[in-house]
Amino acid sequence: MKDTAPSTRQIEMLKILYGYIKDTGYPPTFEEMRELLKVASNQSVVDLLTKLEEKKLIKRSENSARGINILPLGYECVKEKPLVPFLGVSHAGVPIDVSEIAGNWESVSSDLRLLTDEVFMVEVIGDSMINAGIFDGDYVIIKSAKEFSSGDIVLASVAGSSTIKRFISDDKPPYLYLKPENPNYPIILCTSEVELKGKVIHVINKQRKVN
Amino acid sequence: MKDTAPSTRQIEMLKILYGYIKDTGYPPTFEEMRELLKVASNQSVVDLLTKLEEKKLIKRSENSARGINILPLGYECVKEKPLVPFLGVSHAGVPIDVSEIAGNWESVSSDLRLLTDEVFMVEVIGDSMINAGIFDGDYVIIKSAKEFSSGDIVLASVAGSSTIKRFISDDKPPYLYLKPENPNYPIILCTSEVELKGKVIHVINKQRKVN
DNA sequence: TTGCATACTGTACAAATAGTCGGGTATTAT
DNA sequence: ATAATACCCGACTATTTGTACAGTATGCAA
Repeated sequence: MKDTAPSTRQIEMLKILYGYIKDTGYPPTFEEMRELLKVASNQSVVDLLTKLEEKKLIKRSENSARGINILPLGYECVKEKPLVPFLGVSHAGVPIDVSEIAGNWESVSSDLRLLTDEVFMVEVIGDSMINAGIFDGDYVIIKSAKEFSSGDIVLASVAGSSTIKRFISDDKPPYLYLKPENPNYPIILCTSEVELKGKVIHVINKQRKVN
Repeated sequence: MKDTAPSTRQIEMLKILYGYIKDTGYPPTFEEMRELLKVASNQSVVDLLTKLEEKKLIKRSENSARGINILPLGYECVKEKPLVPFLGVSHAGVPIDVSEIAGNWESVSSDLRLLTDEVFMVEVIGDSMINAGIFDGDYVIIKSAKEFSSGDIVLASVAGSSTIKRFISDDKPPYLYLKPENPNYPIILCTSEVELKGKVIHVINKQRKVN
């Protein structure tokens, strides 16, 4: 069997290789690998390297000191986890509960990606903001906030479901409300059921063809 | 004289070193250097390496096969021009010129509109950060910042062109530098020509097929 | 001249390093 | 049981590789 998944020991070896190269700038010798693996025999190293090479994780140059290269497939095996979690991955200390938003969002958005604990991205569904240049299928980047100014485009939780609207604070009735940027939609009064989650700081327009 | 400027031959040697490492992933042996230098004797290689080490351009590990490292000062001598920056992020102080970016993005796919001056997105070109999971063609979201921690992945302006690298602040030489996450690229010292613009807070990996 | 640094040739040798040979144990699947 | 596989041991050889010593030649500057 040549192309089966690498064993834990083989992954261990790969990580040793990767770490050594990262630290020193060049690959280790057999002796060094032997010590890092904590084994007594050279042959153990040879065995492991042979397996790794059979599985296309590394490439060796014969009779060449430190003649080892980690192949792209090998890098895949040791790659550290993503820098920032994606959809559905909880993030320590995050003020926004991902699962909650994802759940509440399902009628509006099909995709939510957490960026950091204060910036995230959602896909917009619907045409209530077309006059603000936000279209169905666009991605908007939200920065969570606690204070909002009149005119901000916000992500609001309205009676359990979330929506994108323009926030208006006026000194005459109806005072505080959410205003769609599409005349076909009604305004939403800011009651106790309305909670502002964050501001839209970016819009990424999907490529669209105009028919 | 130890710290005089390196001779043309020494620079030549440095380039040979740099090129070999870039190609193979590890430094050359004496024999290989001897051939690349087109000289007949091992001692010629020794002489050159000794000079380079005296001038702090490289560092050698005694009695170690291929035990050569190019030091930051050495990289300065062989550095090539722009190291895989991106698409049109000129990025003066304030917000990026939106129209300029939008223009460059047209050919890529989406339209980006900048809404604030603190968070923006660019497309990554190049493979200098593959070990951090940032690949050619990916989108990264940057949050502008003024303070940075060691280990942050940053957008830096280097001699006029922008690039994504990991920022390292160390208490031993080379102290402050930018580190690619790809052994084939050299580190970049934080000189007056390097300006840190912001932190990468998210990576959007393009869907890629592995053939 | 003299000294000095650079760059090179040539030979020899010791150390580092890769690789081999002939075993072994434990596990898993057939 | 038998085979296959992963993993290991210890001693050994062959090759690669680094280093040392002894020179030659050139340009440059005091």
